[in-house]
Amino acid sequence: MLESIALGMLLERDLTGYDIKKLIENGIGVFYKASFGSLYPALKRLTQKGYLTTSEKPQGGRQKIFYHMTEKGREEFFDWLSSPMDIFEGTNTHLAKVYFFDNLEPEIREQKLLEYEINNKNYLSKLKDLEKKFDGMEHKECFYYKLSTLYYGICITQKTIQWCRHIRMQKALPDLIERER
Amino acid sequence: MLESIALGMLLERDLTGYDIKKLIENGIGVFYKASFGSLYPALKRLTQKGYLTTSEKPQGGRQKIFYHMTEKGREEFFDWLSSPMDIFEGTNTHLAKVYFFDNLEPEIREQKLLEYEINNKNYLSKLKDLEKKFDGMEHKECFYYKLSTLYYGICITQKTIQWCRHIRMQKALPDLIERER
DNA sequence: TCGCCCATGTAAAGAGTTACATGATTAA
DNA sequence: TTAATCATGTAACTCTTTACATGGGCGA
Repeated sequence: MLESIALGMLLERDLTGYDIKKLIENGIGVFYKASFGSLYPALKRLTQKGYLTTSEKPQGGRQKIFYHMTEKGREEFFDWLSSPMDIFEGTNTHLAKVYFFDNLEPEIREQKLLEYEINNKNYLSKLKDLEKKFDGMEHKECFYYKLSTLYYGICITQKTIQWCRHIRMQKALPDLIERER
Repeated sequence: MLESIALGMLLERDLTGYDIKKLIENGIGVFYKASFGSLYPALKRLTQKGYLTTSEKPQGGRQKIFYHMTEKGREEFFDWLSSPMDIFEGTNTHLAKVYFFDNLEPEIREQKLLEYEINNKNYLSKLKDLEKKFDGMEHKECFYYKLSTLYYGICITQKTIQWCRHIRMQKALPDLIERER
């Protein structure tokens, strides 16, 4: 996973490991986190497999290692990108907790849910700030899909907040979902 | 994570590893998957830590190992259940792909998104079947929270399908989200 | 008797986290 | 000068997946 993402970040230009980390945080960071402890070994593996080449460019007394994608790496990346999108991926820790909430005392339950709702609201704020940042930019058609993931995050967070509110008030569950007609 | 879930499943009665696997599939399975390869070692760890005790009850020529939660295990479980619910958990593989879709040829992109939408629709059908199964049951108030996770799954999957359709048609992204007024 | 579900496990490999360890540059 | 950020990495650990290995019970 991280290997594919790292390759993707290197599509357009050569980057250092640190750059890649920043790009992940600022871009895909909405739904994916990477640590240095996983990133640097991943870059090493990719280099060993021949997907990347490195060039050390000392700037001042500081070592900087730029990674460059090979043709083989490019193929690998597009293979991943074109591979099937089945569902089922993310395990949701919080839902797992809620699943057992019937066994929890009402006050704590109430408090946990409110906490979760607030965390989601804060997160939504961050996402909306991001949205605003991109809103004024030109050539948005060049990164429609990149942006679409941000909007996905916003949608889902909004729904999650609605859901929290709904079950905090113990409203009827079937009212939560949309019935077609 | 899996350890906590296994403990949760053992709250009410003693179960075998196999039982726990089934319970996870049928309950929390909406958003969490566990394999035997992770479950059995997890149960072993929990036993070593003193959270579980085991009792072998051979039934016929078949060995069956029932797990029973100790008081210590119960405490551990409720500690987990009461621990903070921050956000950020699930890495979403598919979103990671979509993030790079600007670099993909339109036809493949189109196809992948449609594929994803269809997978989500199939998944939604499964969830709605589950919903129907629970719909007729009595004492629904005893598992309101358990059920709420199913409804969460339905909500989110519906939103995801909407999002797929929206971006497949390349509609304006800001129209996706709800603006308060 | 054949296939499916029940039932328990191990081994190898993969992926990631956290903490540690080091040091340079830059802006307040 | 000091704190933040830039920059790279390792080590130990945890968790999980996939594949393998074994065998009983049961219904058609």
